[in-house]
Amino acid sequence: MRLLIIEDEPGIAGFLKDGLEEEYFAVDIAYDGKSGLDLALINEYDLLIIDWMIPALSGIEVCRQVRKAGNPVPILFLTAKDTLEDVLFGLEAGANDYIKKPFEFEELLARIRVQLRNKNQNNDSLSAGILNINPVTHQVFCGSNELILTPKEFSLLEYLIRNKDRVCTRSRIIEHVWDIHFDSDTSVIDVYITFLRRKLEPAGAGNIIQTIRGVGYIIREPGLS
Amino acid sequence: MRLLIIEDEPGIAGFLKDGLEEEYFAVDIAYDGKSGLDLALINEYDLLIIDWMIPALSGIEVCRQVRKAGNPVPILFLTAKDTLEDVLFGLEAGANDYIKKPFEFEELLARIRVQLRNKNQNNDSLSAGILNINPVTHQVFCGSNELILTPKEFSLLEYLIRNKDRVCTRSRIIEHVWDIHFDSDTSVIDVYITFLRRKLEPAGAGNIIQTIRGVGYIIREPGLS
DNA sequence: AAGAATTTTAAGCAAAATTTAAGCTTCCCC
DNA sequence: GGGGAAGCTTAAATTTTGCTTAAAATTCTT
Repeated sequence: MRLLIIEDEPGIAGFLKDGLEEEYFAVDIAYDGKSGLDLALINEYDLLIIDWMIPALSGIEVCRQVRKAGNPVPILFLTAKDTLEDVLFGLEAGANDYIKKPFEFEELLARIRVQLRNKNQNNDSLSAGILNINPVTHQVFCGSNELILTPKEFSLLEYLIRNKDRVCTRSRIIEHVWDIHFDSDTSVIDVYITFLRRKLEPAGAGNIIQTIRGVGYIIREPGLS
Repeated sequence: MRLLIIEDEPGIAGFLKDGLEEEYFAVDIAYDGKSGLDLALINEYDLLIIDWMIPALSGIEVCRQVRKAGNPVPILFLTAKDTLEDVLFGLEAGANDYIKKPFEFEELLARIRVQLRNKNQNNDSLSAGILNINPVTHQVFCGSNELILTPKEFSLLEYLIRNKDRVCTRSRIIEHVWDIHFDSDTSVIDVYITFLRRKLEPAGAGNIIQTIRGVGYIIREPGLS
C-alpha cells in the first residue's frame, strides 16, 4: 500500500514516514503543495495525507486539482484548526476525512485503515487459499503454522495477495513495494520471490506464486478459474 | 492503565493529568466532546473521566455515543451540580459513577480504583506465562519471586503484556509508554528492552520478549500458536 | 544541597535484512 | 536443436537495525 504525505514540517513528515513504514506502507513525502500535486498526479497512490497549511500551493488547492483530474484516491487532511467551516470546506474540496493536529499516531492509522477498507470492499479479507495475512498484527499464517517474514517479504506478499487473481507487473511491484519510480534494471524482485517461495513451500502453501513470463507474478485463489 | 480525560478547562485537566501520572496511569486529554469521543472510540482506554459541561458535544452525549458503540469502558463523570435528577440522568446515559466539583483528588482516585477493580474482576489478570503483574500495586511476579522494576520498566512491561500476542510497534510503544508523539530518532526503547530482559531472564522468564525486526516487539502467551 | 536512583543519549559492535552481481536454468521462437 | 531472453539461485557486498555499554542528564531522596 503506497501513501503520499504532503507536509512541510520535516519533523512531522519524518515521524509519519517512519511510523507508517513500520506498518508496512510504502511512503513518499513532498514538502510543498506543488511538488506534492505533481507526485499525486504522476504516481498511483492508495491514499494521500495532506497538511492544509503548506507552501507553494495550499492543501485545499492540491485536493481540488487531484479531483479535477478525476482521481478518486482517498484523501486525509491534517489541520490545526477544526472549526466546522474549515472541515466542511475541506470535505467540499474533495477530501474524505480529516484529523486535527496534534493527533495520536494510532488515530491516524485507524482512519487510514478505514479509508483503505472502503477503497476495496471486496478485497478486505487478506487471504488466498490456505494463506492468511494480518496487516495489523503483522502476522502470516499458512494454515495453523505461522511464517516469520522480513519486512520486505511481508510487503511483497501483502501486495500480491491484495491483488490476488490479477497479474502484478514488475513495474507495479517495484513501485508499490519498493517505492522506486524510475526504471532500473534490478533483480530484487526475483530474489524476493525466491525468498518467499522458499518459506511458503515447506509451510504447505505449494507453488502459490505463479510466474507470468515477461510480465510479472500472480497469486490465484484456488478453486476459481 | 490508560485513562482519557475529557475536560475543557486546561487548569483542571493539567492538574488531573499530573496527579494521575504520579499514580502511574497513562493519561490522554481531550479538550472538547467531539475529539474526546473520537479518541474514546478509536483507542482502548481503561476508564474515561468526562466533564459534563464541555464544548462541541456535551458529556452526556459523549457517554451515550460510547455506549451506543457497544463500549463497556467505565465512565466517571465530573459535575458541578449534584441534584438527584442530574445524577440519574447521567447514570442513565451510561456512566458508572460521578463526582461533584470541587472534589478532593484522593476521592477521585478512590473512585477510579473502585471502577478499575470491578473491571479487573471481570477480565482476566495481567499475565503471560510465568509472569504476573499487578497494575494497582505495581508489583511484578515471576513465578513466586518478585521483580523490582523502575516506573518506566514497569510501564513498558505492562504495555507489552496488555497487548500480548500482538506486535507492539516502536511508534505505538513510544506513544503509549513515553507519551512522545513526534520524535522519530531515539533509542530509549532498545535500552529499556535490554533493562527488562536483563531482569526477566535470571528470574526464570526466559526470552519472553521477542524482537520483530523493523517493527517492534511482542510477548507471546506460551502454548498458543 | 549532596547523593542516589532513574532516565536519556550516544557510540561501537554484531547480526539481520537488503541489494548487487554473476552464473545457471528454463522457456520460447526461429 | 540452437540462440537468446527471462527468470532462478546463490554468494558476496552493502546497508540497516538492534543490542549493549558507558556516561551524561534528569529526577527523586534525604
